[in-house]
Amino acid sequence: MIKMILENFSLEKISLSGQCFRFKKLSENKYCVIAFGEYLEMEQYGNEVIFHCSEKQYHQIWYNYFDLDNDYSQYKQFVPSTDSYLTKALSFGKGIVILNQDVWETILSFIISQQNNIKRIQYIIELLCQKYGDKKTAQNGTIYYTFPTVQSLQFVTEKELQNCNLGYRSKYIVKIVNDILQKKFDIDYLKSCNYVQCKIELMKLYGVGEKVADCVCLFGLHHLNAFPIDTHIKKVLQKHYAQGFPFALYAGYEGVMQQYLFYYDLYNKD
DNA sequence: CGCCAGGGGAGCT
DNA sequence: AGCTCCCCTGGC
Repeated sequence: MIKMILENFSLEKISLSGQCFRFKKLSENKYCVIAFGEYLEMEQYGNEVIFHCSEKQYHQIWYNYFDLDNDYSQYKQFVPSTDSYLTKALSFGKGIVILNQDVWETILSFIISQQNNIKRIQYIIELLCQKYGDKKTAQNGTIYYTFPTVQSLQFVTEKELQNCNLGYRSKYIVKIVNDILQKKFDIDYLKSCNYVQCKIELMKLYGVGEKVADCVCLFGLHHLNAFPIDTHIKKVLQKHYAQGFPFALYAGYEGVMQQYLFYYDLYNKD
């Protein structure tokens, strides 16, 4: 068990931010996530965060996963006080970080996300994990299923995937799995590319357009300059930035701003 | 019951 | 660049 004092960190907001679909709230102050084959439970009381894992695993996986090396207070320094919308969004979403997720998991997850809502995405991914992932038992006895590997999906058919309520996205998944197995697409190469190259490569995948490619760049490859534009962000940009969003002010971390704008649009009641 | 939107993208024109 | 359709579930 690891106890940390963390500023600018909120498990509650991260669990709601929609960047990871296997990050859930268990009860008041308690959360869990399944990533990189491991199950982690966490608690948060104010700035005190408890990770229920060994020190070794914390340093091997979770420290990087939660981007704890990165000080998120730096991102508000160039927001002009005249931009009241972004100022409010940053304050409202204080504690959100950009997770370092597995690339393959983000590709598959955001293919599923298209024309879908977060609750249903979570449900579909859970079905996929139960059918094609590995069944494991955590230290505390919790049974969980790991995210399916490319290998574990190599013989899957469109029809089978329909049973996971994937609809028209089934054909995308079958094709992408085959392209990766036949080495027409190389995830390791992707990891060596810069943001622009990454996006171009990802968009070669059947079913991956600009938005999904940007989500994979941001959440799976930690290119913080990727700025995914979905229906929410499009609406925000039209309504609050009719003269154009000042991307240049936030060069290198546009995607961080995107997450706060997205979260604010999704959950603020004003 | 019908209608429509939910973190889009392919395949047409 | 703009259209239509894709599958499915929940909310109104």
